[in-house]
Amino acid sequence: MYDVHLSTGYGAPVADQARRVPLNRDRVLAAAVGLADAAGIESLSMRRLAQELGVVPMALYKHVSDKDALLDGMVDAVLGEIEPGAPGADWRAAVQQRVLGARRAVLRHPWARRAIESRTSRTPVVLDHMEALAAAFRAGGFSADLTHHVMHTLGNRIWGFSPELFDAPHDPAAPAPGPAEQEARAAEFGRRFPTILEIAVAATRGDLGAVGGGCDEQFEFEFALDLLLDGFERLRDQGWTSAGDPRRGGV
Amino acid sequence: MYDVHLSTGYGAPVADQARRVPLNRDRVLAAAVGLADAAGIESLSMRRLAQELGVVPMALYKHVSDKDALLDGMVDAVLGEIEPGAPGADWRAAVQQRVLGARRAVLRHPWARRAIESRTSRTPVVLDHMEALAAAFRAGGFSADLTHHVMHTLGNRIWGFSPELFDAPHDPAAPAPGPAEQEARAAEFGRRFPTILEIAVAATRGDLGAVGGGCDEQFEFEFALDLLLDGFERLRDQGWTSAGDPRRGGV
DNA sequence: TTGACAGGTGTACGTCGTACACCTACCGTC
DNA sequence: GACGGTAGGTGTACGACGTACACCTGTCAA
Repeated sequence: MYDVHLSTGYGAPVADQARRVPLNRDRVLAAAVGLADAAGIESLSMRRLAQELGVVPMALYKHVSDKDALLDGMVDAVLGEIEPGAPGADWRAAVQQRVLGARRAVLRHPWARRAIESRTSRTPVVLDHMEALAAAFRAGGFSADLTHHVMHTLGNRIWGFSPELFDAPHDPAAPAPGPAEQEARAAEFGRRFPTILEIAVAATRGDLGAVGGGCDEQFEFEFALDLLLDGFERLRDQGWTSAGDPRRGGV
Repeated sequence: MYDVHLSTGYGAPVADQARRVPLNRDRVLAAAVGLADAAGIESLSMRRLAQELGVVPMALYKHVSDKDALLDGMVDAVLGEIEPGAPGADWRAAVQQRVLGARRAVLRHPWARRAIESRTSRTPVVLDHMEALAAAFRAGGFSADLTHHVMHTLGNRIWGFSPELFDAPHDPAAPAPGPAEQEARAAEFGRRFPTILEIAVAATRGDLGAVGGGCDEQFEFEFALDLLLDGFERLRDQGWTSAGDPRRGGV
Protein backbone atom coordinates (compact mmCIF):
# COMPACT_ATOMS: atom_id res chain seq x y z
CA MET A 1 0.00 0.00 0.00
CA TYR A 2 2.54 2.55 1.09
CA ASP A 3 5.14 3.71 -1.32
CA VAL A 4 8.83 3.55 -0.53
CA HIS A 5 9.30 7.30 -0.53
CA LEU A 6 8.74 8.03 3.12
CA SER A 7 11.91 10.00 3.73
CA THR A 8 11.80 13.23 5.65
CA GLY A 9 14.14 16.06 4.89
CA TYR A 10 14.87 17.86 1.67
CA GLY A 11 15.53 16.18 -1.62
CA ALA A 12 15.19 12.56 -2.58
CA PRO A 13 17.20 10.22 -0.39
CA VAL A 14 20.35 8.95 -2.04
CA ALA A 15 19.18 5.35 -1.99
CA ASP A 16 16.17 6.19 -4.16
CA GLN A 17 17.93 8.61 -6.38
CA ALA A 18 18.95 6.03 -8.96
CA ARG A 19 15.55 4.44 -9.37
CA ARG A 20 13.35 7.55 -9.15
CA VAL A 21 11.83 8.42 -12.50
CA PRO A 22 11.07 12.12 -12.64
CA LEU A 23 7.42 13.08 -12.80
CA ASN A 24 6.00 14.78 -15.83
CA ARG A 25 2.68 16.17 -16.87
CA ASP A 26 1.57 13.01 -18.62
CA ARG A 27 2.36 10.79 -15.67
CA VAL A 28 0.48 13.15 -13.39
CA LEU A 29 -2.55 13.14 -15.68
CA ALA A 30 -2.47 9.38 -16.10
CA ALA A 31 -2.33 8.90 -12.35
CA ALA A 32 -5.18 11.34 -11.87
CA VAL A 33 -7.31 9.52 -14.42
CA GLY A 34 -6.51 6.21 -12.80
CA LEU A 35 -7.34 7.53 -9.36
CA ALA A 36 -10.63 9.01 -10.52
CA ASP A 37 -11.49 5.76 -12.28
CA ALA A 38 -10.78 3.74 -9.18
CA ALA A 39 -11.91 5.93 -6.32
CA GLY A 40 -14.32 8.38 -7.91
CA ILE A 41 -13.80 11.97 -8.92
CA GLU A 42 -14.92 13.26 -5.52
CA SER A 43 -11.95 11.65 -3.82
CA LEU A 44 -9.45 13.07 -6.26
CA SER A 45 -7.54 15.68 -4.31
CA MET A 46 -4.12 17.10 -4.93
CA ARG A 47 -2.95 15.55 -1.68
CA ARG A 48 -4.34 12.13 -2.45
CA LEU A 49 -2.96 12.20 -5.97
CA ALA A 50 0.46 13.21 -4.69
CA GLN A 51 0.40 10.37 -2.20
CA GLU A 52 -0.49 7.95 -4.98
CA LEU A 53 2.58 9.16 -6.88
CA GLY A 54 4.84 8.92 -3.84
CA VAL A 55 5.42 12.61 -3.84
CA VAL A 56 4.63 15.67 -1.76
CA PRO A 57 1.48 17.60 -2.83
CA MET A 58 3.34 20.70 -3.93
CA ALA A 59 5.42 18.66 -6.36
CA LEU A 60 2.36 18.40 -8.60
CA TYR A 61 2.33 22.13 -9.12
CA LYS A 62 5.54 21.84 -11.07
CA HIS A 63 3.60 19.99 -13.77
CA VAL A 64 0.10 21.34 -13.53
CA SER A 65 -0.72 24.94 -12.74
CA ASP A 66 -3.65 24.21 -10.45
CA LYS A 67 -6.46 21.77 -9.87
CA ASP A 68 -8.62 23.26 -12.59
CA ALA A 69 -5.84 22.68 -15.09
CA LEU A 70 -5.56 19.14 -13.81
CA LEU A 71 -9.24 18.54 -14.53
CA ASP A 72 -8.87 20.08 -17.98
CA GLY A 73 -5.94 17.82 -18.67
CA MET A 74 -7.86 14.78 -17.54
CA VAL A 75 -10.77 15.60 -19.81
CA ASP A 76 -8.31 16.12 -22.64
CA ALA A 77 -6.78 12.74 -21.94
CA VAL A 78 -10.17 11.06 -22.17
CA LEU A 79 -11.17 12.90 -25.32
CA GLY A 80 -7.82 12.03 -26.80
CA GLU A 81 -8.97 8.42 -26.81
CA ILE A 82 -11.67 9.14 -29.39
CA GLU A 83 -11.05 7.20 -32.57
CA PRO A 84 -11.09 9.42 -35.68
CA GLY A 85 -13.46 7.22 -37.69
CA ALA A 86 -13.11 5.81 -41.20
CA PRO A 87 -12.18 8.38 -43.86
CA GLY A 88 -14.52 7.43 -46.69
CA ALA A 89 -17.79 7.61 -44.80
CA ASP A 90 -20.65 9.88 -45.82
CA TRP A 91 -21.57 12.72 -43.49
CA ARG A 92 -24.11 10.79 -41.49
CA ALA A 93 -21.85 7.84 -40.84
CA ALA A 94 -18.96 10.16 -40.10
CA VAL A 95 -20.95 12.02 -37.46
CA GLN A 96 -22.24 8.81 -35.96
CA GLN A 97 -18.79 7.29 -35.80
CA ARG A 98 -17.28 10.33 -34.18
CA VAL A 99 -20.05 10.76 -31.66
CA LEU A 100 -20.37 7.11 -30.76
CA GLY A 101 -16.59 6.99 -30.49
CA ALA A 102 -16.71 9.84 -28.03
CA ARG A 103 -19.39 7.93 -26.16
CA ARG A 104 -17.18 4.88 -25.85
CA ALA A 105 -14.34 6.99 -24.53
CA VAL A 106 -16.54 8.77 -22.01
CA LEU A 107 -18.21 5.57 -20.81
CA ARG A 108 -14.80 4.14 -20.00
CA HIS A 109 -14.50 6.75 -17.26
CA PRO A 110 -17.55 7.17 -15.05
CA TRP A 111 -16.45 10.61 -13.90
CA ALA A 112 -15.85 12.00 -17.39
CA ARG A 113 -19.42 12.98 -18.09
CA ARG A 114 -19.65 15.19 -15.04
CA ALA A 115 -16.18 16.58 -15.59
CA ILE A 116 -16.91 17.57 -19.18
CA GLU A 117 -20.11 19.30 -18.10
CA SER A 118 -18.27 21.34 -15.54
CA ARG A 119 -15.40 22.38 -17.82
CA THR A 120 -15.77 25.30 -20.17
CA SER A 121 -12.30 25.64 -21.64
CA ARG A 122 -11.91 24.90 -25.31
CA THR A 123 -8.61 23.09 -25.47
CA PRO A 124 -7.12 22.00 -28.81
CA VAL A 125 -8.38 18.47 -28.20
CA VAL A 126 -11.91 19.77 -27.70
CA LEU A 127 -11.66 21.94 -30.78
CA ASP A 128 -10.31 19.03 -32.83
CA HIS A 129 -13.41 17.03 -32.11
CA MET A 130 -15.71 19.92 -32.92
CA GLU A 131 -13.78 20.69 -36.07
CA ALA A 132 -14.08 17.09 -37.25
CA LEU A 133 -17.81 17.07 -36.67
CA ALA A 134 -18.38 20.42 -38.29
CA ALA A 135 -16.27 19.40 -41.27
CA ALA A 136 -18.37 16.27 -41.68
CA PHE A 137 -21.51 18.36 -41.91
CA ARG A 138 -19.93 20.77 -44.37
CA ALA A 139 -18.74 17.89 -46.54
CA GLY A 140 -22.29 16.56 -46.48
CA GLY A 141 -23.63 19.69 -48.10
CA PHE A 142 -24.63 21.61 -44.98
CA SER A 143 -24.14 25.35 -45.14
CA ALA A 144 -21.86 26.93 -42.54
CA ASP A 145 -24.95 28.60 -41.15
CA LEU A 146 -26.90 25.38 -40.74
CA THR A 147 -23.85 23.54 -39.46
CA HIS A 148 -23.56 26.05 -36.66
CA HIS A 149 -27.11 25.62 -35.44
CA VAL A 150 -26.99 21.91 -35.89
CA MET A 151 -23.94 21.65 -33.66
CA HIS A 152 -25.74 23.66 -31.02
CA THR A 153 -28.69 21.33 -31.29
CA LEU A 154 -26.54 18.29 -30.74
CA GLY A 155 -25.20 20.03 -27.66
CA ASN A 156 -23.45 17.79 -25.18
CA ARG A 157 -24.42 14.84 -27.29
CA ILE A 158 -21.34 15.54 -29.36
CA TRP A 159 -19.49 14.17 -26.33
CA GLY A 160 -21.53 11.02 -26.41
CA PHE A 161 -23.85 11.53 -23.52
CA SER A 162 -27.22 12.97 -22.79
CA PRO A 163 -28.25 14.12 -19.32
CA GLU A 164 -29.61 11.55 -16.93
CA LEU A 165 -33.23 12.53 -16.72
CA PHE A 166 -34.86 9.65 -14.98
CA ASP A 167 -32.48 7.36 -13.22
CA ALA A 168 -31.58 8.95 -9.94
CA PRO A 169 -28.49 7.08 -8.73
CA HIS A 170 -30.17 5.90 -5.56
CA ASP A 171 -28.24 6.18 -2.36
CA PRO A 172 -26.92 2.75 -1.36
CA ALA A 173 -26.53 3.98 2.23
CA ALA A 174 -30.24 4.70 2.58
CA PRO A 175 -32.12 2.14 4.67
CA ALA A 176 -34.26 -0.14 2.54
CA PRO A 177 -37.95 0.49 3.24
CA GLY A 178 -40.22 -2.41 4.16
CA PRO A 179 -42.51 -3.84 1.50
CA ALA A 180 -45.56 -2.19 3.05
CA GLU A 181 -44.01 1.24 3.02
CA GLN A 182 -42.73 0.60 -0.47
CA GLU A 183 -46.25 -0.09 -1.69
CA ALA A 184 -47.62 2.96 0.08
CA ARG A 185 -45.00 5.11 -1.56
CA ALA A 186 -45.76 3.71 -4.98
CA ALA A 187 -49.45 4.41 -4.49
CA GLU A 188 -48.81 7.97 -3.42
CA PHE A 189 -46.45 8.39 -6.34
CA GLY A 190 -49.03 7.11 -8.78
CA ARG A 191 -51.57 9.53 -7.43
CA ARG A 192 -49.34 12.57 -7.83
CA PHE A 193 -47.43 11.57 -10.92
CA PRO A 194 -49.64 9.19 -12.88
CA THR A 195 -48.04 9.87 -16.25
CA ILE A 196 -44.52 9.34 -15.03
CA LEU A 197 -45.64 6.10 -13.46
CA GLU A 198 -47.31 5.05 -16.69
CA ILE A 199 -44.14 5.80 -18.60
CA ALA A 200 -42.05 3.86 -16.15
CA VAL A 201 -44.36 0.88 -16.46
CA ALA A 202 -44.13 1.03 -20.23
CA ALA A 203 -40.36 1.41 -20.15
CA THR A 204 -39.83 -1.58 -17.91
CA ARG A 205 -42.52 -3.63 -19.63
CA GLY A 206 -44.39 -4.00 -16.38
CA ASP A 207 -41.46 -5.02 -14.21
CA LEU A 208 -41.41 -1.93 -12.01
CA GLY A 209 -38.70 -3.38 -9.81
CA ALA A 210 -36.34 -2.70 -12.66
CA VAL A 211 -36.94 1.05 -12.54
CA GLY A 212 -34.03 1.51 -10.20
CA GLY A 213 -31.87 -0.11 -12.83
CA GLY A 214 -32.43 2.91 -15.01
CA CYS A 215 -33.27 3.25 -18.65
CA ASP A 216 -31.39 1.81 -21.58
CA GLU A 217 -29.14 4.80 -22.02
CA GLN A 218 -27.55 3.48 -25.17
CA PHE A 219 -30.92 3.13 -26.84
CA GLU A 220 -32.04 6.56 -25.70
CA PHE A 221 -28.84 8.07 -27.00
CA GLU A 222 -29.07 6.50 -30.42
CA PHE A 223 -32.78 7.24 -30.63
CA ALA A 224 -32.15 10.91 -30.03
CA LEU A 225 -29.14 11.01 -32.32
CA ASP A 226 -31.04 9.52 -35.23
CA LEU A 227 -33.99 11.80 -34.62
CA LEU A 228 -31.69 14.77 -34.72
CA LEU A 229 -29.79 13.63 -37.80
CA ASP A 230 -33.08 13.05 -39.61
CA GLY A 231 -34.17 16.55 -38.74
CA PHE A 232 -30.86 18.01 -39.84
CA GLU A 233 -31.06 16.21 -43.15
CA ARG A 234 -34.55 17.50 -43.78
CA LEU A 235 -33.50 21.08 -43.15
CA ARG A 236 -30.51 20.73 -45.42
CA ASP A 237 -32.68 19.34 -48.22
CA GLN A 238 -35.11 22.20 -47.76
CA GLY A 239 -32.28 24.68 -48.20
CA TRP A 240 -32.85 26.12 -44.75
CA THR A 241 -31.11 29.36 -43.83
CA SER A 242 -31.31 31.29 -40.59
CA ALA A 243 -32.23 34.41 -42.55
CA GLY A 244 -35.29 32.62 -43.83
CA ASP A 245 -36.27 31.28 -40.43
CA PRO A 246 -39.49 32.73 -39.02
CA ARG A 247 -37.84 33.07 -35.59
CA ARG A 248 -35.30 35.43 -37.11
CA GLY A 249 -38.07 37.40 -38.76
CA GLY A 250 -36.61 36.66 -42.17
CA VAL A 251 -38.13 36.31 -45.68
CA MET B 1 -22.76 45.94 6.61
CA TYR B 2 -22.53 44.24 9.94
CA ASP B 3 -25.65 42.97 11.57
CA VAL B 4 -26.59 43.85 15.13
CA HIS B 5 -26.20 40.31 16.38
CA LEU B 6 -22.62 40.44 17.52
CA SER B 7 -23.16 39.19 21.06
CA THR B 8 -20.90 36.57 22.49
CA GLY B 9 -22.18 34.01 24.92
CA TYR B 10 -25.05 31.64 24.65
CA GLY B 11 -28.54 32.50 23.48
CA ALA B 12 -29.82 35.66 21.91
CA PRO B 13 -29.13 38.78 23.95
CA VAL B 14 -32.19 40.04 25.78
CA ALA B 15 -32.22 43.32 23.89
CA ASP B 16 -32.66 41.54 20.55
CA GLN B 17 -35.03 38.93 21.78
CA ALA B 18 -38.18 40.88 21.03
CA ARG B 19 -37.28 41.82 17.45
CA ARG B 20 -35.60 38.59 16.35
CA VAL B 21 -37.69 36.69 13.85
CA PRO B 22 -36.84 33.00 14.03
CA LEU B 23 -35.21 31.50 10.96
CA ASN B 24 -36.98 28.89 8.93
CA ARG B 25 -36.21 26.80 5.91
CA ASP B 26 -37.80 29.19 3.47
CA ARG B 27 -35.91 32.18 4.77
CA VAL B 28 -32.67 30.23 4.59
CA LEU B 29 -33.37 29.19 1.01
CA ALA B 30 -34.41 32.68 -0.02
CA ALA B 31 -31.23 34.13 1.45
CA ALA B 32 -29.15 31.48 -0.28
CA VAL B 33 -30.78 32.22 -3.63
CA GLY B 34 -30.23 35.92 -3.10
CA LEU B 35 -26.62 35.42 -2.16
CA ALA B 36 -25.97 33.19 -5.15
CA ASP B 37 -27.67 35.70 -7.43
CA ALA B 38 -25.59 38.55 -6.08
CA ALA B 39 -22.20 37.01 -5.42
CA GLY B 40 -22.15 33.89 -7.57
CA ILE B 41 -22.66 30.30 -6.59
CA GLU B 42 -18.96 29.78 -5.93
CA SER B 43 -19.02 32.21 -3.02
CA LEU B 44 -22.02 30.62 -1.42
CA SER B 45 -20.70 28.93 1.69
CA MET B 46 -22.53 27.94 4.83
CA ARG B 47 -20.46 30.44 6.75
CA ARG B 48 -21.09 33.31 4.38
CA LEU B 49 -24.79 32.53 4.24
CA ALA B 50 -25.00 32.43 8.02
CA GLN B 51 -23.26 35.77 8.25
CA GLU B 52 -25.73 37.22 5.77
CA LEU B 53 -28.53 36.05 8.04
CA GLY B 54 -26.89 37.41 11.18
CA VAL B 55 -26.51 33.96 12.60
CA VAL B 56 -23.82 31.47 13.48
CA PRO B 57 -23.03 28.89 10.75
CA MET B 58 -24.30 25.92 12.69
CA ALA B 59 -27.70 27.53 13.10
CA LEU B 60 -28.39 26.74 9.44
CA TYR B 61 -28.19 23.04 10.12
CA LYS B 62 -31.39 23.29 12.14
CA HIS B 63 -33.23 24.07 8.90
CA VAL B 64 -31.24 22.31 6.23
CA SER B 65 -29.59 18.96 6.70
CA ASP B 66 -26.39 19.80 4.84
CA LYS B 67 -25.07 21.84 1.95
CA ASP B 68 -26.30 19.39 -0.64
CA ALA B 69 -29.80 19.73 0.69
CA LEU B 70 -29.39 23.49 0.56
CA LEU B 71 -28.53 23.30 -3.12
CA ASP B 72 -31.47 21.00 -3.76
CA GLY B 73 -33.74 23.43 -2.00
CA MET B 74 -32.41 26.33 -4.02
CA VAL B 75 -33.02 24.51 -7.28
CA ASP B 76 -36.51 23.68 -6.08
CA ALA B 77 -37.11 27.32 -5.28
CA VAL B 78 -36.12 28.34 -8.80
CA LEU B 79 -38.17 25.62 -10.45
CA GLY B 80 -41.10 26.60 -8.27
CA GLU B 81 -41.18 29.86 -10.20
CA ILE B 82 -42.16 28.10 -13.42
CA GLU B 83 -45.57 29.26 -14.60
CA PRO B 84 -47.95 26.34 -15.29
CA GLY B 85 -49.04 27.55 -18.74
CA ALA B 86 -52.52 28.08 -20.15
CA PRO B 87 -54.85 25.08 -19.71
CA GLY B 88 -56.53 24.91 -23.13
CA ALA B 89 -53.38 24.70 -25.26
CA ASP B 90 -52.69 21.80 -27.62
CA TRP B 91 -49.77 19.54 -26.81
CA ARG B 92 -47.20 21.48 -28.75
CA ALA B 93 -48.08 24.83 -27.25
CA ALA B 94 -48.29 23.27 -23.80
CA VAL B 95 -44.79 21.84 -24.08
CA GLN B 96 -43.41 25.06 -25.45
CA GLN B 97 -45.02 27.13 -22.71
CA ARG B 98 -43.77 24.87 -19.97
CA VAL B 99 -40.25 24.63 -21.33
CA LEU B 100 -39.91 28.30 -22.19
CA GLY B 101 -41.34 29.09 -18.77
CA ALA B 102 -38.65 26.98 -17.18
CA ARG B 103 -36.14 28.84 -19.30
CA ARG B 104 -37.32 32.19 -17.99
CA ALA B 105 -37.04 30.95 -14.43
CA VAL B 106 -33.57 29.55 -14.95
CA LEU B 107 -32.31 32.63 -16.75
CA ARG B 108 -33.31 34.77 -13.77
CA HIS B 109 -30.59 33.00 -11.78
CA PRO B 110 -27.25 32.68 -13.53
CA TRP B 111 -26.14 29.87 -11.23
CA ALA B 112 -29.26 27.76 -11.73
CA ARG B 113 -28.15 26.09 -14.93
CA ARG B 114 -24.99 24.70 -13.38
CA ALA B 115 -26.77 23.79 -10.16
CA ILE B 116 -29.47 21.84 -11.97
CA GLU B 117 -26.85 19.96 -13.95
CA SER B 118 -25.03 18.93 -10.81
CA ARG B 119 -28.13 17.81 -8.90
CA THR B 120 -29.59 14.36 -9.41
CA SER B 121 -32.33 14.20 -6.81
CA ARG B 122 -35.88 14.05 -8.05
CA THR B 123 -37.78 16.26 -5.67
CA PRO B 124 -41.55 16.71 -5.94
CA VAL B 125 -41.03 20.02 -7.71
CA VAL B 126 -38.85 18.35 -10.30
CA LEU B 127 -41.34 15.56 -10.74
CA ASP B 128 -44.21 18.01 -11.06
CA HIS B 129 -42.54 19.61 -14.04
CA MET B 130 -41.78 16.28 -15.66
CA GLU B 131 -45.29 15.07 -14.99
CA ALA B 132 -46.79 18.14 -16.62
CA LEU B 133 -44.65 17.72 -19.71
CA ALA B 134 -45.29 14.01 -20.00
CA ALA B 135 -49.01 14.59 -19.56
CA ALA B 136 -48.98 17.13 -22.37
CA PHE B 137 -47.47 14.57 -24.71
CA ARG B 138 -49.94 11.91 -23.66
CA ALA B 139 -52.85 14.29 -24.18
CA GLY B 140 -51.46 15.00 -27.63
CA GLY B 141 -51.81 11.40 -28.66
CA PHE B 142 -48.30 10.20 -27.86
CA SER B 143 -48.05 6.65 -26.54
CA ALA B 144 -46.50 6.18 -23.11
CA ASP B 145 -43.66 4.43 -24.90
CA LEU B 146 -42.95 7.31 -27.26
CA THR B 147 -43.45 9.88 -24.52
CA HIS B 148 -40.69 8.23 -22.54
CA HIS B 149 -38.13 8.38 -25.31
CA VAL B 150 -39.18 11.84 -26.32
CA MET B 151 -38.58 13.14 -22.81
CA HIS B 152 -35.14 11.58 -22.86
CA THR B 153 -34.46 13.27 -26.15
CA LEU B 154 -35.40 16.66 -24.80
CA GLY B 155 -32.97 15.99 -21.98
CA ASN B 156 -31.90 19.03 -20.02
CA ARG B 157 -33.83 21.15 -22.46
CA ILE B 158 -36.88 20.46 -20.36
CA TRP B 159 -35.23 22.85 -17.89
CA GLY B 160 -34.92 25.50 -20.51
CA PHE B 161 -31.28 25.36 -21.33
CA SER B 162 -28.91 23.63 -23.66
CA PRO B 163 -25.21 23.24 -22.92
CA GLU B 164 -22.92 26.07 -23.84
CA LEU B 165 -21.00 24.61 -26.72
CA PHE B 166 -19.19 27.52 -28.20
CA ASP B 167 -19.05 30.54 -25.98
CA ALA B 168 -16.28 30.01 -23.50
CA PRO B 169 -16.82 32.60 -20.80
CA HIS B 170 -13.47 34.23 -21.36
CA ASP B 171 -11.44 35.13 -18.33
CA PRO B 172 -11.71 38.85 -17.65
CA ALA B 173 -8.50 38.69 -15.57
CA ALA B 174 -6.48 37.50 -18.54
CA PRO B 175 -4.22 40.16 -20.04
CA ALA B 176 -5.55 41.44 -23.35
CA PRO B 177 -3.20 40.39 -26.17
CA GLY B 178 -1.89 43.05 -28.52
CA PRO B 179 -3.46 43.34 -31.98
CA ALA B 180 -0.49 41.69 -33.65
CA GLU B 181 -0.63 38.67 -31.40
CA GLN B 182 -4.38 38.55 -31.79
CA GLU B 183 -4.03 38.34 -35.55
CA ALA B 184 -1.36 35.67 -35.30
CA ARG B 185 -3.61 33.63 -33.07
CA ALA B 186 -6.54 33.97 -35.43
CA ALA B 187 -4.39 32.84 -38.33
CA GLU B 188 -3.14 29.81 -36.45
CA PHE B 189 -6.69 29.04 -35.38
CA GLY B 190 -7.94 29.25 -38.95
CA ARG B 191 -5.24 26.86 -40.08
CA ARG B 192 -6.08 24.21 -37.51
CA PHE B 193 -9.82 24.71 -37.25
CA PRO B 194 -10.98 26.12 -40.58
CA THR B 195 -14.54 24.89 -40.30
CA ILE B 196 -15.07 26.27 -36.83
CA LEU B 197 -13.72 29.58 -38.03
CA GLU B 198 -16.02 29.50 -41.03
CA ILE B 199 -18.98 28.82 -38.79
CA ALA B 200 -18.02 31.62 -36.45
CA VAL B 201 -17.76 33.99 -39.39
CA ALA B 202 -21.18 32.94 -40.63
CA ALA B 203 -22.70 33.22 -37.16
CA THR B 204 -21.42 36.71 -36.56
CA ARG B 205 -22.10 37.79 -40.14
CA GLY B 206 -18.45 38.63 -40.59
CA ASP B 207 -17.98 40.62 -37.40
CA LEU B 208 -15.55 38.26 -35.74
CA GLY B 209 -15.02 40.64 -32.86
CA ALA B 210 -18.48 39.65 -31.71
CA VAL B 211 -17.50 36.01 -31.24
CA GLY B 212 -16.64 36.67 -27.62
CA GLY B 213 -20.18 37.89 -27.18
CA GLY B 214 -21.38 34.37 -27.74
CA CYS B 215 -24.17 32.96 -29.84
CA ASP B 216 -27.80 33.91 -29.67
CA GLU B 217 -28.72 31.29 -27.11
CA GLN B 218 -32.41 32.04 -27.26
CA PHE B 219 -32.47 31.41 -30.99
CA GLU B 220 -30.42 28.24 -30.67
CA PHE B 221 -32.72 26.99 -27.96
CA GLU B 222 -35.92 27.57 -29.90
CA PHE B 223 -34.34 26.23 -33.08
CA ALA B 224 -33.50 22.98 -31.37
CA LEU B 225 -36.82 22.78 -29.56
CA ASP B 226 -38.80 23.15 -32.78
CA LEU B 227 -36.60 20.67 -34.58
CA LEU B 228 -37.23 18.17 -31.82
CA LEU B 229 -40.97 18.79 -31.62
CA ASP B 230 -41.23 18.37 -35.40
CA GLY B 231 -39.41 15.08 -35.14
CA PHE B 232 -41.60 13.93 -32.26
CA GLU B 233 -44.75 14.78 -34.19
CA ARG B 234 -43.57 12.84 -37.19
CA LEU B 235 -42.88 9.75 -35.12
CA ARG B 236 -46.27 9.97 -33.46
CA ASP B 237 -48.02 10.24 -36.82
CA GLN B 238 -46.07 7.23 -38.06
CA GLY B 239 -47.32 5.21 -35.14
CA TRP B 240 -43.76 4.62 -33.91
CA THR B 241 -43.21 2.03 -31.19
CA SER B 242 -39.96 1.00 -29.61
CA ALA B 243 -40.77 -2.63 -30.38
CA GLY B 244 -40.84 -1.74 -34.06
CA ASP B 245 -37.63 0.25 -33.94
CA PRO B 246 -34.75 -1.29 -35.87
CA ARG B 247 -32.39 -0.47 -32.98
CA ARG B 248 -34.46 -2.71 -30.73
CA GLY B 249 -34.34 -5.49 -33.31
CA GLY B 250 -38.11 -5.39 -33.64
CA VAL B 251 -40.41 -6.33 -36.58
C1' DT C 1 34.42 25.72 -11.43
C1' DT C 2 30.31 27.76 -11.52
C1' DG C 3 25.80 28.88 -11.70
C1' DA C 4 21.22 28.39 -13.65
C1' DC C 5 17.47 25.54 -13.58
C1' DA C 6 14.28 21.63 -13.25
C1' DG C 7 12.18 19.12 -9.93
C1' DG C 8 11.64 17.86 -5.67
C1' DT C 9 10.52 19.26 -0.21
C1' DG C 10 8.33 21.42 4.34
C1' DT C 11 5.72 24.68 6.46
C1' DA C 12 1.98 27.52 6.93
C1' DC C 13 -2.36 29.96 5.95
C1' DG C 14 -7.04 30.61 5.10
C1' DT C 15 -11.30 28.34 3.96
C1' DC C 16 -14.45 24.93 3.98
C1' DG C 17 -18.31 21.56 5.91
C1' DT C 18 -19.96 19.90 9.97
C1' DA C 19 -19.93 16.79 14.60
C1' DC C 20 -20.77 17.65 19.21
C1' DA C 21 -21.98 19.64 23.42
C1' DC C 22 -24.17 23.23 25.11
C1' DC C 23 -27.66 26.87 26.43
C1' DT C 24 -32.33 29.08 26.60
C1' DA C 25 -37.00 30.63 25.64
C1' DC C 26 -41.28 28.75 25.10
C1' DC C 27 -44.97 25.44 25.43
C1' DG C 28 -48.27 22.06 27.12
C1' DT C 29 -49.15 19.03 31.11
C1' DC C 30 -49.55 17.88 35.74
C1' DG D 1 -46.69 27.31 39.65
C1' DA D 2 -43.28 23.63 38.85
C1' DC D 3 -41.57 20.82 35.19
C1' DG D 4 -39.89 18.57 31.24
C1' DG D 5 -39.55 18.49 26.25
C1' DT D 6 -38.48 20.68 22.21
C1' DA D 7 -37.26 24.22 18.73
C1' DG D 8 -33.80 27.16 17.70
C1' DG D 9 -30.00 29.36 18.70
C1' DT D 10 -24.42 29.26 20.24
C1' DG D 11 -19.10 28.05 20.60
C1' DT D 12 -15.52 25.09 19.90
C1' DA D 13 -13.03 21.96 17.43
C1' DC D 14 -11.53 18.74 13.80
C1' DG D 15 -10.02 17.18 9.60
C1' DA D 16 -10.05 17.97 5.11
C1' DC D 17 -8.87 21.00 1.16
C1' DG D 18 -5.99 24.16 -2.39
C1' DT D 19 -1.92 26.49 -2.70
C1' DA D 20 1.71 30.58 -1.65
C1' DC D 21 6.33 30.74 -0.38
C1' DA D 22 10.86 29.65 0.80
C1' DC D 23 13.87 26.20 0.44
C1' DC D 24 17.09 22.36 -1.11
C1' DT D 25 19.70 19.45 -4.60
C1' DG D 26 21.33 16.98 -8.57
C1' DT D 27 22.31 17.84 -13.45
C1' DC D 28 24.29 19.94 -17.14
C1' DA D 29 26.03 23.74 -20.08
C1' DA D 30 29.29 27.43 -20.28
